Amino acid sequence: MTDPSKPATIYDVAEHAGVSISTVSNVLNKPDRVAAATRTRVLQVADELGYLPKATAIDLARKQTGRIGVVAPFSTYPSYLRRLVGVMRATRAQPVDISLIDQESAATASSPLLASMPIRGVVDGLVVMGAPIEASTEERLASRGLPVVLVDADSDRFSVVNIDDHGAGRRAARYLLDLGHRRIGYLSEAQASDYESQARRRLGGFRDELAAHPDVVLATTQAEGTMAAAREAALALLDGPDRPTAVMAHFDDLALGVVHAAAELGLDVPGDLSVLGFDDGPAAEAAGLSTVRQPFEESGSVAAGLLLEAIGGATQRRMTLLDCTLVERRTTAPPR
Amino acid sequence: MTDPSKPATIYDVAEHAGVSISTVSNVLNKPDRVAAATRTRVLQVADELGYLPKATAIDLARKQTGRIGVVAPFSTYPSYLRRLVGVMRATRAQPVDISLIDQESAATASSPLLASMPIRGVVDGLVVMGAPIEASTEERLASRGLPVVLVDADSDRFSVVNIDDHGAGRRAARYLLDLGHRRIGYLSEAQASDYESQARRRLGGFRDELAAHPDVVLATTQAEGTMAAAREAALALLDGPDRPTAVMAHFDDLALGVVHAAAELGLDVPGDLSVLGFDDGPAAEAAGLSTVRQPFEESGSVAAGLLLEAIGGATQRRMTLLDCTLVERRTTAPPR
DNA sequence: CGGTTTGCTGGGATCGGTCACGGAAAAGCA
DNA sequence: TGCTTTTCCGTGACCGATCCCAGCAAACCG
Repeated sequence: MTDPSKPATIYDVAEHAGVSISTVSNVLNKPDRVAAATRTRVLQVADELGYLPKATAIDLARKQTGRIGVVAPFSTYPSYLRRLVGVMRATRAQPVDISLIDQESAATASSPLLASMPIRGVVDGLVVMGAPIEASTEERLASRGLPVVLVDADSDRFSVVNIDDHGAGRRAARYLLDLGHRRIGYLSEAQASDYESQARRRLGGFRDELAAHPDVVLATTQAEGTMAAAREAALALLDGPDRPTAVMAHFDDLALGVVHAAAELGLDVPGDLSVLGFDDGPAAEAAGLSTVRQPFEESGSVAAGLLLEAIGGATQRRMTLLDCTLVERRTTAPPR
Repeated sequence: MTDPSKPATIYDVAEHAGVSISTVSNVLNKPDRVAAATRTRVLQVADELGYLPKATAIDLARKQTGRIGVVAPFSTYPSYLRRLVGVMRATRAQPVDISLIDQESAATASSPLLASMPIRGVVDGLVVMGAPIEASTEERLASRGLPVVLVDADSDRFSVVNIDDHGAGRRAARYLLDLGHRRIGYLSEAQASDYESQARRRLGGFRDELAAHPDVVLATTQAEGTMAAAREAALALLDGPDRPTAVMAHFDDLALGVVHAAAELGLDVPGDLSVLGFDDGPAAEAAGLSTVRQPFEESGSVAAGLLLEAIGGATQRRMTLLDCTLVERRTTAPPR
């Protein structure tokens, strides 16, 4: 009835139910303001007509969008997709849409962010991941009063969620020490400008823990961020009289490169060489790599939670640090 | 000037520029309808005021949302995240937002889909991935005239984008045959109800290709969808006098289980046993697994492209079949 | 039984734009 | 100069809700 295949509006419902549109609106939003009889009648008419409130109209009237934006270099770094899953989980219960904004690279953060925001206006808040956000951008965002939560980045005006890289570094070092290793290598990523501070903190923690053991020898080296480059670098690192008995790499793929290098040199892993990765991505599990697990999903859900609170009016800025856990697989063991 | 920290509206711009709001609107939307002088003046005022058209208002007035929804079991099957990346790529150039709708499982498709749509109304179109969409849902969607593109699913009213599983099965079989294998195993996933037809097609293609070689022996078996279960199943499959010299698994993780089983049995891979996976996920690369690569990202971008066309008015339904390619790594070789 | 309280409902302004139309000014032409 | 065309711009009707506020009737009170 009365279905010219046009979606029903609140007016249609009101008319069919013999009430005014505000009553229909109330039924939907403040049910207790409406008499039970009217309510059921309206409700019934509503679903007879297949009425669905138009989100666009609601948003306009309420001056909000019911949408949060998630900005990250998704297509460049797949790990952000895992964080995104966390965001989805955290918002599942709420009537909140997630709007994606892909960034080519964290390095080019400012311009896409500024450029794309204007295009399709408005969100209620933003989760910005992996972007060393530019001061001017920060300024703009803040001046609009837009709630923003940063993940994997620092800021002194927005809430941030970070991995405890320093602590993770310490933990990894402690683990290797506890196994009995005393000659230890560390392979970091060269030119990871986007994540410089992150890498520095991780290595810093690693160093700090080792510092307690003056007898320990640490050899550090760098490689481009590919497995092949890591292999090369590891080949050099492992070639020599006092080669390390354990190597930690800045992330899983690099560690896998080390594993390959070891195989090439005829070293048994973990017998002759322990290898420890970082991230616990899918590759780590497949390869049986011992590694440090970053709570990717959790960082997403925590950030989303903070953002939701901020949108809800919370003004208290918060800095969250998330712990990493060690995952022991088949590439680490006491030195022989 | 005139900045009570409230975002500027079109009215503010109009007033400051001494024109009417429709002129401002025209400047933005149909610049050639406005005299050059006026245009520049308006434009200048606009950015002095930091004016940004509100997306919500535009959407309401235009009766569209500028948003497409992507429905998939993201948090259950990470491969959908890769497809999502494809969607992002395809829509990057357009002023289109992506709205995420996570589904717990493809199996429970209908209810979340119906349930969540009402909550936050409206999108211009939907990409539904991995959901054997229910007839009634299909009906509802279609009756609203909402453009829908299905990925990894069948339908006789919406456009679909599928992987050519049959062809991929053939190709895999041909590859193993060409290597010289004659006793071949196939490990499929048990109870993959969501993807039954997909799995069937893949195995079907595999069989069809082998059929041309009457001398070939095919042994099929099943396992739950975990690496451990695959290991068990493979143990049984490989235990016996006439064990296969090559095994293909329905996806990478299963194949990895086979690799483990082989190691356990003291079989050399690929010397004694070739193992072929499917998907080419991150695990495959890490483990050096030969596999069949599914064009995940491409399926996403193709689907997004079709959807955009449909939203643009194209009514022609289209069925796309995407090819897989073989990735040769270190787990396949001629039989010894 | 008049006056107050309480509970429900409706009126109407508002959100910030889009767009079809129409009218006035400017330009073209005889 | 008078009339027709163009070119530009403004008027005003939506789009589909939310939500404040006022009106009104029934219930309550003494």
